[in-house]
Formats: sequence, C-alpha cells, structure tokens
Amino acid sequence: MQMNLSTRQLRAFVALAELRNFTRAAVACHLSQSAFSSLIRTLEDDLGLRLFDRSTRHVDLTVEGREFALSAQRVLLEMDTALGQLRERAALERGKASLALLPSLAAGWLPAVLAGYRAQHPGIEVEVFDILSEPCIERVRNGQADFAIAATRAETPELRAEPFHTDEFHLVAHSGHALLALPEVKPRDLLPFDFVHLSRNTSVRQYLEAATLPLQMRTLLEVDQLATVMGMVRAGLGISVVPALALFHFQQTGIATRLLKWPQLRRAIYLVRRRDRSLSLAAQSLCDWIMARRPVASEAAAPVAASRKRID
Amino acid sequence: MQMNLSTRQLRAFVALAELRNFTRAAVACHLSQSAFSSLIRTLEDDLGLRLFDRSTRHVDLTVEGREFALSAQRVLLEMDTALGQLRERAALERGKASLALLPSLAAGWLPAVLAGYRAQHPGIEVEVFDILSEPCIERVRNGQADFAIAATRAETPELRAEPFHTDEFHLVAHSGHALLALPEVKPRDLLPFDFVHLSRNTSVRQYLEAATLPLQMRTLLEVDQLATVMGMVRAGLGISVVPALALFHFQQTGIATRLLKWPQLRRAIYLVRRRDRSLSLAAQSLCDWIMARRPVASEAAAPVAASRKRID
DNA sequence: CGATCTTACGGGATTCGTAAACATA
DNA sequence: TATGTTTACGAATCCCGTAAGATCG
Repeated sequence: MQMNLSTRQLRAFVALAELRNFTRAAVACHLSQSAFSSLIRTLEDDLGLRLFDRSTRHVDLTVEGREFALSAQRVLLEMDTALGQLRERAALERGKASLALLPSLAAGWLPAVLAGYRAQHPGIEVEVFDILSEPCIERVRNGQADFAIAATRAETPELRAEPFHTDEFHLVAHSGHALLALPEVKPRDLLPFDFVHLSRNTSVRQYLEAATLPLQMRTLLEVDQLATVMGMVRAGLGISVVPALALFHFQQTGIATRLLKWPQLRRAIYLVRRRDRSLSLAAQSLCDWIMARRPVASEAAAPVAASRKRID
Repeated sequence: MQMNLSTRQLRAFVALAELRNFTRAAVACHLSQSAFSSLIRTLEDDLGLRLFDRSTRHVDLTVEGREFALSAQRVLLEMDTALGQLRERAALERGKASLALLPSLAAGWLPAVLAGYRAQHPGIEVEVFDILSEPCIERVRNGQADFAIAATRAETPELRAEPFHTDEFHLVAHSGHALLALPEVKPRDLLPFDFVHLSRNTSVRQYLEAATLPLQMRTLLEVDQLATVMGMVRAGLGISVVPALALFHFQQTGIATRLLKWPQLRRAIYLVRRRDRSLSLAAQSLCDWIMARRPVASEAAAPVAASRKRID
C-alpha cells in the first residue's frame, strides 16, 4: 500500500487515456516519447497490472485502466483545487485577517489605511474589533484576533509586543477658554476647571491620572465615549485631555486644542501578537501594511485630519 | 500549476501534521530524519509557502498548512481507495465476467465448473447468457459478453475463435427401440422412424441435416428445447440425435443412447472473443479456468453425468 | 546541556533523451 | 513501407543516509 505515485504519473496516465496515443500524450506532458513510455510502463509495474492494451497502431484502456482513469481524474482535480486554493492564499488573493485595536485608532487612523489595503487585496476578508486595550489583548490571547494594537505592553510567555506608536496628549476646550491664553499649560492649571473624564478602564484615563498625581482634578462627569466628551466640551460644560490619535473627534468649530508637553504624559501603543504561532499570510501582509503606515509622532495630527475627511 | 507532487510527500506532510515531530514522523515514514526534513522543505519550496512553524522544540501547522492538511488527507484517502479497488481487482477479489454459451453447455457442463470458480473467487460476479450460437457471437460483438462458447467459428477482423471442444452425436430412443439392436447405425437407418427435431436455427439441427443430406428424415415435430425432445423420446413418440454435451438430458430410465460414429457428424465448438480489446482480469481468469476444464472428447459423457447430480 | 531540526556531502537509484530495434496495418 | 511503440544506454538529476552544525528550552 505504501506506493509512491506522483502527480506526473497520474497526469501522464490521464493524458494517454484521453489521447490514446503515446506520441501526442508525450508532447502534452513535455516529455520525450521514450521517457513517456517508460513512465507508463513503470506505473503499470507499480500497480501490478496493465492499464492499456497497446499495439503499434492502437492504444486503448483496459477494463481496469478505465476504472483507474476515473479515480485518477478525480484525484487530480482535487489536487489541483487544493493547490489552487493554496496559491490564492500565497498570492494574497484570498484569506482572512483579524485585528483588535483601540476605538480611537479604529475610527481615526485605520479607515484610510484599511481602504488602501483592501484596494490592493480585495479578496482578503478583514475583521476589526474596535475595543479597549484589555479586551484587545484578550482577543489575541484566545485566538479571535491575529494581532492587536493596544496601549498595553503585553510581554508574556504567550505574547510578544513591539512599539507601534507614541501618542501625545492635547488639551481640548471651548474656543476662548481661559487656559488657551496661558503661555504654558501645566497640570495644576487644569484644577480650577470642570473636567470631562473618560471611564477608569480606558488607557487615556489611566495615563492622565498617573501624570497628574497627586493632584485631584475637578470631575464634571465621567463618560465612555470620546464623542460624548467632544459634545460636552463643545457645549462649554468642561475641558478634557485626549491623545493625539483621538483629536479627530475635536476638529470642530467652537473647540480649540493645544498640545501638552508634559514629559510624563505620553501614551505608548504596542502591536501585540502571539509568540507561538506565526500569522497567516493574510494577517502577516495586513500587519506589514499597517506597520508601514503607522502614525508618525511628529505628524500625529496630520494623518488624523486627513482621515477625518473620509469618515465624515 | 504543473507541479510534481508525490504521494510520499503528501504522506510525509500528513504524518508530520499529525505527529508534530520530525523525528517520529520520519520513523513513521521509514525515512531518516534528515531525509524527512528535506522532503518537507522541498514540499514547502514547491508550494511556495511554509506549512509548519518550527523551532527545535516545537512543530505546528501554519494556517495555510492547516488548510492544506485537509486537502491532503482527502486526496490520500481517495488515492488509497482507488489503489485498494485496483488491488482487489488484481487479486481477483472483485470484478465482473460475462460469458455467452450454448444452453446445453450452460446446463450440463458449466454448473460444476462455475461452482469451483465461484468457490475460489467469491467476489467476482459472473453473468451467463445461455443462448444459441448466433446470439452468443452477437453478445461478444456488441460487448455484452466478454467471450462466448458457441458452435460458430467466428473468425472476423473483430473476433477471434479458438477450438474449445469437438462434440460427438448420439442416437436417443426409447429403451428397446429396434435401432438399438442393429450392429451399426447409419444415416439411412433413421429414415423409417418418427424423428423429433430441434428448430432449424440450432447448430444441432444444422449439423444433423448436413450429415444426412440428401436424405429426408421423417419429422414427427420440431421443438425448441432439448428437454422437450427428451420428453417425447421417453414417451416413445420418436427418436432423435443429440450431441454428447446434451446427453445429460437423456440419462433417464426408459431412454437409451448410442454413439453415432459418423465421421462427418462432429460438432466443433469454439471459444470466441474480441480481437481488439483484452479481457478484464476477472474475465481472463474465468476464461483460463474454463479452458483448463473444458470437456475432453473421450470423456464427454462422464462430466455430464457428474454435473447432473448437481443440477437435479 | 540535551533534544531536535537543518545543512553538507558522497553514493546509489531514478529518470531523461538520443538512437536503434521492433511491430503492425 | 510507414507509423508508432519498445528497448538500449550514457548522462543528468534526484533522493537517501551519515555526520556535523545550529538552535531552542
């Protein structure tokens, strides 16, 4: 049973079965006629029976050869299908990639990047989880996502993290707010004003509290979505501090922004993936594409503004 | 797409996919570990992508490898099935053979021969056409029967005939009939008695008429079946002349038989098959079996008597 | 350091193509 | 005799196993 049949043998057999002529079948297989002949001979010897009745004038399948031809064609078809699918994946014409990333990245930076990627690889299905850092990491850990872009440096035996971006923070306030007139804004300058916070499980909130400790800000309210923060700020109810990647929410008339040059207030963002398994070709290509187009620190605001045009 | 994949490569791949260990998979494939390694490497190179993530401690399928594993297993299963079926046919454990032969042979000689064949090859399906010579030949010509045993020497560009048997004829009459007392029975001795003929399209009738020309026998009646002839003869209505192969019909009390040693009255029987196509392995084995057990002229009556016990 | 995969390399088997021999209509 | 298959044989290639090298836990 441990027989070494090659697809070339099967193809030669099928070709001869169809053409019923050694010379023409040999040409079809890009072989000399004699090599083709011994190929068939070897196949028959391996199988232990004759597949063709042949004279110098006539070649035809035996009864057993006729049965084998059906199987051989089926096997070759299946093989070609499998190879075709594999080739499509290798050529990035088909596949699936899933990434988990922060909502601000998903809404502000990702769309333009993903649009370019999809234009180049329309056959690759992309799945996006736009969720907070912790769930992002969890999706990678349990295999739901191929990789994540999150604010957690998840270096574990399972996970590998590499720097993706460093995000600076901006003050956002209603136009004409008193803070905007100061030559420089420092942490304690924020204390007198009502502040719109994001919830405590966001990385933004955590970075902000770490940077202002031990000062206590005046909390107007605490919300989950940056869009809500924007609404509050635009209405003049309070001020807030948001990372550059989220600035696109605030580029509206009536809102002013100002970069905060606090050395301790910089959000590190990482690309996180599993250590033990390689990415699928599709996921790897998406990862490469994304890494090549990650936001540059000095131009953080610019691509955000560019992408804003797309999502409005 | 013209890629030369061998089943050994596929088997090695599947083995490694299951065992996730080069060393053990190499053993399972009866290869050295290094040969196995380069086999996998070659397969990956041929396909143009990596099938396994491997370190010195851990081997696992890539996403693409996982997809290919499913296809490979399916292909191997199909291949094994095909090879298994072919091997069954080569081992004569399965197959089909069909033969057309004269009713007298089918009823008298064939059963014991076929019983032995079936005992040895229970998986081979045998189809029997028990019909007259002309239809026998026709069945071979149109492919319904693999070969025929008939009284026609069918030597055409399409058909090949080889001698199978020479059949002698016997007088059959009611016990105590006057003819049985003669020292020798000659053609003209039959003329005074009522004669039970077989129909004109039987070879028996044709041989008999050729041997008695230009004499005209006294026809009592003309029937199609030898069993009917027997009934008539046993009832004393008439006499008849039948070939040795049909004598088993007449081995009954009340009927006597006598060999007619007329030189011109010998029926030649041929095995007829197509020239252009070889027999299937099953048909060839049945043909060989049958040729090895064909009735011997001098003992014509003996196997008939023996087989008669089986069919009564 | 030990287990495991990869690379290097020589020998043997396989396969190829050219050319001659062979077979059939 | 013409067409087409098989056989003979030297050359190139492929494949295997031994042994040394590299790598990860």
